[in-house]
Amino acid sequence: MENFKHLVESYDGKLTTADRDLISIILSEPSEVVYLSSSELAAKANVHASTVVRMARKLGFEGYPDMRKSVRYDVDQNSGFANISQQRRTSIAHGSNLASLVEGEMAALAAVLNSVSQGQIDEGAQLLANADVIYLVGRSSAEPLMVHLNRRLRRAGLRVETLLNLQRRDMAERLISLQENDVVIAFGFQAPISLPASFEALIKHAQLIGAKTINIGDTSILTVRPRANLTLSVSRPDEGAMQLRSGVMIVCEALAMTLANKNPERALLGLESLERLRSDMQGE
Amino acid sequence: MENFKHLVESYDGKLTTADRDLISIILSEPSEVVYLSSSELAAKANVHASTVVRMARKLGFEGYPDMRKSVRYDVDQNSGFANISQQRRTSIAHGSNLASLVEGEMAALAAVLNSVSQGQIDEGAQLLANADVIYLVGRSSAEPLMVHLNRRLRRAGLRVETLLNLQRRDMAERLISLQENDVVIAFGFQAPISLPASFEALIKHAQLIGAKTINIGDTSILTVRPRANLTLSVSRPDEGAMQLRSGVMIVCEALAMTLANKNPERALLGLESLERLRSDMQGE
DNA sequence: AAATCTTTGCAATATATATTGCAAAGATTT
DNA sequence: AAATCTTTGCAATATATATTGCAAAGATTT
Repeated sequence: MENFKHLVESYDGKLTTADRDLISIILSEPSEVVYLSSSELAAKANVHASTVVRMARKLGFEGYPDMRKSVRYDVDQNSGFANISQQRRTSIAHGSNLASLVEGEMAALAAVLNSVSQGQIDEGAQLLANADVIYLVGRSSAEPLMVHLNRRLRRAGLRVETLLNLQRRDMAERLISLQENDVVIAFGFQAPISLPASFEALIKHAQLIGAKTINIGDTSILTVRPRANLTLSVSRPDEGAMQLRSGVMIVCEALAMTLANKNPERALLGLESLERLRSDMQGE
Repeated sequence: MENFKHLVESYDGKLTTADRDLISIILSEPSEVVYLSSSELAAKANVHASTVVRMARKLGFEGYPDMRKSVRYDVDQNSGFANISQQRRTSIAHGSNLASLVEGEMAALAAVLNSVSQGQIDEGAQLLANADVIYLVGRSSAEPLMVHLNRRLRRAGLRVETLLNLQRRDMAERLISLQENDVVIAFGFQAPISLPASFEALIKHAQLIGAKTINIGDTSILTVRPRANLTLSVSRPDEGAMQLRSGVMIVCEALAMTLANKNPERALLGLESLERLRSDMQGE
């Protein structure tokens, strides 16, 4: 099984960028590739057909059709969804962590749609679109989320400040600069430690200034008072020991995507200045 | 669905014996037929290739390849996986970002089990269990993953160093301290910028020292040479513009969980000293 | 900077596949 | 049985696909 992938892994000659691109396409959508001719595959990878043939030979195949045959074999092996769910069941029976994690996260993702509506996402995106500076506030368990959202928002051309794990005193110091047109996004989770220090004081302060607030997290944030302008609470089906926040992550992503669609010029600007900066710094 | 069968049923012209033989083969083993040329199919039915072409035209297709395309479509529809992505496509058409994101990530998670085995996870956990210091290396798109894994490993009582976004020179500086019993985990993704600077040099260096290396990422890391001791490559069904790394995240989590199970004393120690530290610092 | 090696696209060629006219064999009608 | 129609294979042709030599561009070494 998985002949082709195996073959690539164990191949120890040189592979060019074009080869890698091709391999990546073959591995990521093999079930498309099985129907493609050499030149069609080449087009998909923005590469010349001859490169396709040469790669096939490099990997030890007789030619392109031979390689495609091998991919077909792999795909036929893996297809038939009986196979998949059978695989899943057996690996769960085996006590496999990976399979049960996957299962759990899939359930969690499915549950997201019951917790958060597209309407709420739109609302959040609108708040962010109007924002001057966006503050992300949270404790360390929210750090991966904050890192990701920070990145996405900056790419959309927005100014973002991250306030991670701050004590009351330091947080106050960082928030003096908060202004009317800013937005505060505060992340809150129940276990093991709940909300960022002075979560409620934070929201009160923001409201006083006239800044908007968004709370994102699990069900524990539903009880925060005063209420934020928008509360995006994701409930988990198992609420267990899981540390992954896939559900919340996906909510953040949806916010960022909706925002980008809303404001394509600004996003483009952000990307352009990123590119310019990048090349400028390369030049040095 | 079942376009071809339908078409045949509703066809009211004359069909010869040869036609019927052909149709019977197509309907009884369509998943074979999708790969056959006209003459191969002809041979299977003990018929001449020209008959195949004529039948295709009779049924209203432009020619043999056109008919085969239709059969392919039917087969792809029925193959289970397609069902999921079709569902996804419709919800994208609906314009709901959140719902389509959720569908996409669920498909990505399901695909993880085809990319990575629990055996590989166990192997990785064993490497980590024996490690003295663990180095996490990656570029900024991997930062959320690194942040998360860092946290989890520290909680399991391990020493972790994070090398984010470093240039060759700085990375070299940080890696002088690399020793024989250490492990380097390097994250690599294709787009938009591929691998961390000097990815390959890094692995070479580690091997020289005798340290172990683990590569985690998408299919682009399969082609890295020299090979790491363990390569955990997660392929995505769509490989699209998605920035979320749920699949890879879950692999990291599985590593951490398996490790914690393997080494419960150490993990406990880690948690205890965390608690002690925490209360000590509260006291101040 | 010059020399060498590597990679890649182009264009020519080779091979495979699909299509069609024609004629022969078989079926059907008169 | 003769005439006509239908079906099919063969062989010629058209089209699509795969492969390869060659040269240019780029990367690497000297």
